[in-house]
Amino acid sequence: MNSQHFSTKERILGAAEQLFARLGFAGASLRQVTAAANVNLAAVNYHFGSKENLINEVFRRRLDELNAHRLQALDEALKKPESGLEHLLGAFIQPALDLSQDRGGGGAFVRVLARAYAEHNDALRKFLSDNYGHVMKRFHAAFAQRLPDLDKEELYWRLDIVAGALTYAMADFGVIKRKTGVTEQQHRERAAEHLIRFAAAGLRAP
Amino acid sequence: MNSQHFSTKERILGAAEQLFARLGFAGASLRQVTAAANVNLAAVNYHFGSKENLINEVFRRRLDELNAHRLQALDEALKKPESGLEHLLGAFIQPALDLSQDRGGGGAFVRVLARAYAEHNDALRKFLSDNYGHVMKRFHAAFAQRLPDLDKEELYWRLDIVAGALTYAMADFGVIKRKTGVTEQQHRERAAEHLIRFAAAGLRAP
DNA sequence: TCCTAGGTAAAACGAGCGTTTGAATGCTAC
DNA sequence: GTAGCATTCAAACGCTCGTTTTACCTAGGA
Repeated sequence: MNSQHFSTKERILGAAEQLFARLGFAGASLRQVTAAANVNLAAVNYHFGSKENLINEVFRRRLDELNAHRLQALDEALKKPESGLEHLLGAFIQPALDLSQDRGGGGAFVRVLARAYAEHNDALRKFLSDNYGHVMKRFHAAFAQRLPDLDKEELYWRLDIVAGALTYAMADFGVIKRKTGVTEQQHRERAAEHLIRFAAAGLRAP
Repeated sequence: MNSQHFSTKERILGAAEQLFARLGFAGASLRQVTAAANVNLAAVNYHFGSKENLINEVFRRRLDELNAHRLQALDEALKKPESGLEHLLGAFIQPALDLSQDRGGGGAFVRVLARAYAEHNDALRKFLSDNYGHVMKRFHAAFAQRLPDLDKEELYWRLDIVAGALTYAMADFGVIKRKTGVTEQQHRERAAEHLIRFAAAGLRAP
């Protein structure tokens, strides 16, 4: 069992991620979370202070690593001067794809992310903006450089559409049923290709 | 006040829509809803039977009309044989745009729709599929006819991406701050143009 | 060995939840 | 007028919520 190998904090974070993905932040109770994590109810408030803080930490645990990978992939893409939109989109999507495939419930996290997108929760938005806004700024600048003919407002619009499409599509990976004989991993990689092709064409639209 | 002109049922539906958009289905309580609607708490269970049923009725009230308009617009688009992807996309988007602009809180409803999209609530999905699945089927067929070179799987993927992008973008209309001197209506119409252009390019991607 | 600090445990707190009840209303038809 | 029905109302139901309290356990340093 998880109980043996992971600390109480880690088990709470893992269980919270799963339940937030399935039931939402308001819909999942701390009693459900602590029962799934096999820890005492009071452990959440002891280790995290409050439910809202737990929610933030669920994001921080994944996003620190995810956004580091994204920036790293962006840097590599920018080194090669011949790299096009597809490479920038890949630098954004591929780390999320890797995360969603890894052991330990990364797949649940992308669904949590989609929920956060749909929620217009101000506290959560501020937390995300404060901690990860700089990543979006860097991608925005990179796209602006590759799409010099697009005026700022148009680029803003299109990137917003792209972000929404990506977030939704990532969260829905499990829903579009894959053909038999296609592994989960092949399915996800194919999804990423489709996403990138679609988004690149949309960004290049006249 | 609303209290004068609308029935108890209508006031409950309106208040529920607003609060579901802001707080989510689990996050908004019947006490908040009935207080905002200026009706007695028990009125919800009297008129709707349960909270879950109220949620369904919030959808039905808007979607009956919205999807009727969409099918009507689709029929008109299909009459003109020279109509392209943009017209089909317009038939899908414009009615939603009109709804989001109307008096009486249609703007809140598109955000409720985005929440429903992010929720993978099985009961809600079944309700939507049962009641409005035929609309999506008709649009799917229309797109398939205009994109004969795309194989079925690829079209499936792309329409899924389009639906996600549209849903999120519609819900986010209020978030992208508009330039000064641009009316709310102009802002939304411009948004629809951007969406259609982006989606059409994405669908046509090689 | 005792002490201490960090962690866990069970139990309870008050508040709010969805739902139900039963009496009080208002309205329509006779 | 009054009977009958639909609606509204205040109150309460049992339950679950996030949080707090208090006691207990168990290393590790003095």
